[in-house]
Amino acid sequence: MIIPDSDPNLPQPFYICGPTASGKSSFALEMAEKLDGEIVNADAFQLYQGLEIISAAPSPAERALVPHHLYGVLDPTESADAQLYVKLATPVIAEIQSRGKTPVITGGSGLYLKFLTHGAAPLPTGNAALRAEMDSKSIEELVAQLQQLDPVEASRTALQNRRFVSRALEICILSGQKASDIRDGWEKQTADISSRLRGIVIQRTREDLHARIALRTKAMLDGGALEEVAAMSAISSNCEKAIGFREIRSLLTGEIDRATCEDLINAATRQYAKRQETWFRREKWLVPEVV
RNA sequence: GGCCCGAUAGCUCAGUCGGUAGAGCAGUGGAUUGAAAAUUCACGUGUCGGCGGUUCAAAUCCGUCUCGGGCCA
Repeated sequence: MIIPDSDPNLPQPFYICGPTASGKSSFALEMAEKLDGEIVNADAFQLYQGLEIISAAPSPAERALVPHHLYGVLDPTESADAQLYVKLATPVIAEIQSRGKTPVITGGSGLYLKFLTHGAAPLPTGNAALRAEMDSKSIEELVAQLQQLDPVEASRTALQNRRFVSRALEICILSGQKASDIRDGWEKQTADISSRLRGIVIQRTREDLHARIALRTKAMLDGGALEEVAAMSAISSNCEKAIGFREIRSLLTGEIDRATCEDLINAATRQYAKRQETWFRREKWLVPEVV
């Protein structure tokens, strides 16, 4: 994690957040020039190589203007997660600072940013074998088990959300402690960090954002997204979740037509943007940048 | 011109024997600490195409008009 003001002589990072298609990338270029900075990616899917078009990563022309970091650094067969992201980003950011430049951290992946700014709670890493075992159980079984091991955590977890229930259970099993205890401790330790961070969240009207999404989807489909998806043979299940990936696959196999594909991508993107807005609305330290 | 089918939420449609309507999708709000572009929760008033009639009561039955679609001329 990036500790703010750890060394007052170093330039402090500046964060640029906002929903997809809000114009973060071009805003980042402006800020990088103003702050004498370099851009660091904070987007879960722009991390991957070969997904540049459907993840709307900055173009080569944009990257030539200012140094860009952590774009296309992972093979699509790999599966990133928030912890890996922090591992990758921390040294890159420190290196930029050591050269006297300002890290301009730009992206829309709320959880990744949260881990970067507030750190990762000392929770055990996910275990594939255990997850497979839990996946074979019913949600009722998982809930019952969690209620037994950690009733406090169970009472504050959305018990219909399988993902959340199994993660809480996983933490208890792997750590041998109560997930609620670890989380509470972490919350106390990191309570004051937000006030020392600086960054903005780009805000647009829904109408404007939806129009921008529609334009971008069209441009993607016309600008090589089909070829990009067709070229992806080996891919992690993680990458398959990229918005547009499945839709374009269906278009390529002829299951749906172009107009349907475009509509589906637009709807999925709008829904994602809404979830991002909900997330960033809670991050009170982000100053709204109304565009 | 004649006949038939359709018209109900932004969209696609359901609606039984008449008792003033409900699904999916879209949309809106929320949750969120190692899968997060993921996962998940909540939210359903709309001239039932218009007008008239029958009836205690019409989305539902009857008449008529309008607009689609089809068939026959």
